[in-house]
Amino acid sequence: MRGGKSLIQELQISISESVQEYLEILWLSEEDGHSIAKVGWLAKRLDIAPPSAVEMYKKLEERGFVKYYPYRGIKFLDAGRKIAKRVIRNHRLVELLMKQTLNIDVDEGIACGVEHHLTEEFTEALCILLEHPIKCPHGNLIPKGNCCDIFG
Amino acid sequence: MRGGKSLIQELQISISESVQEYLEILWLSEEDGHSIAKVGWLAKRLDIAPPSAVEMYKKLEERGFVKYYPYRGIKFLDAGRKIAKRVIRNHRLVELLMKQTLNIDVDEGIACGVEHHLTEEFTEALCILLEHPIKCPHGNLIPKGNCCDIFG
DNA sequence: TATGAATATTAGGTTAACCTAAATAGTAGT
DNA sequence: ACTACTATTTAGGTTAACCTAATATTCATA
Repeated sequence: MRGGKSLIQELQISISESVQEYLEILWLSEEDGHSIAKVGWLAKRLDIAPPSAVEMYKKLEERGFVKYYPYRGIKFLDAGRKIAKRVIRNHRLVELLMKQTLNIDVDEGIACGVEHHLTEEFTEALCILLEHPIKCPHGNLIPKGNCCDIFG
Repeated sequence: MRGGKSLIQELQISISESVQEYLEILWLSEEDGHSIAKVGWLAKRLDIAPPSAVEMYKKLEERGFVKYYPYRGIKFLDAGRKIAKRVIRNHRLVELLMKQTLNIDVDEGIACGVEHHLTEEFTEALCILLEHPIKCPHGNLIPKGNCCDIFG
């Protein structure tokens, strides 16, 4: 719609919020210590029926985001992890915006809704405002962005 | 999902982003000086085909958000205007967040994506942070919230 | 006031993202 | 290694939100 967007940003346009959420939950499964994500675990946290999860993760395999091992579980491929990482980063930075900048209780509904709509430019500016935070209000790690690199 | 949400906030859950957008554009038609909104005008700004607009505005009439005059156009009912007002307010406050707090170019895509996901608590905190602004970066009026009343 | 152009509506179809019920595969305990 | 239980997948269906093509209405102007 306007110039100046990165390639990945352009591509994100075709990655639905739904897809982003499925990948985000897969990230949480990894964080929870599972080397392979189980359909049941994912479906429960997505608050959907298992067959819906099966259907979507198969599509995500076709799109090269994950590897699907039938009856065994799902693992990230690099393309999928990259998307999830950005969504998780957005989510947790927005949580901190609420707590730190706006001084309100963290609202998960807002974080989940907003996380899909931020550009890298926005996220970087927010990250700088928040001084490159390490953790979200729940104590989870915030994946680093380009703007954090010199602090790495 | 958690306590403390207002009734209108609870109800908003069943108002899809799509519905919110149709009402938002109707608000813009009013702002543009049209006493009745034409399907063609609305469809163009929604970037959809006219029959899709007809279909949706009929549903919005069933839900009591608008009055539909076939072949003539659409007008707000109070319930619909109230929703549109909140969405517009969210949109324009988010624009100012970008310009004023984050010091980045205003990104319409972000404003359009985020505007549907904010609670009144969030919006009020943002409005206070921005010192109850009168206008968005484009010079359009920002509808006032409860937090602005003492300044009315 | 008739008529052609513009606008709006109806009819019928598509797709993404869900669902339930039934069938199949894996797993744990004896 | 069998059996009972749990987890996963297949099959088939639904709904919201779009679409195009065809039809109907309104509007502008001769």
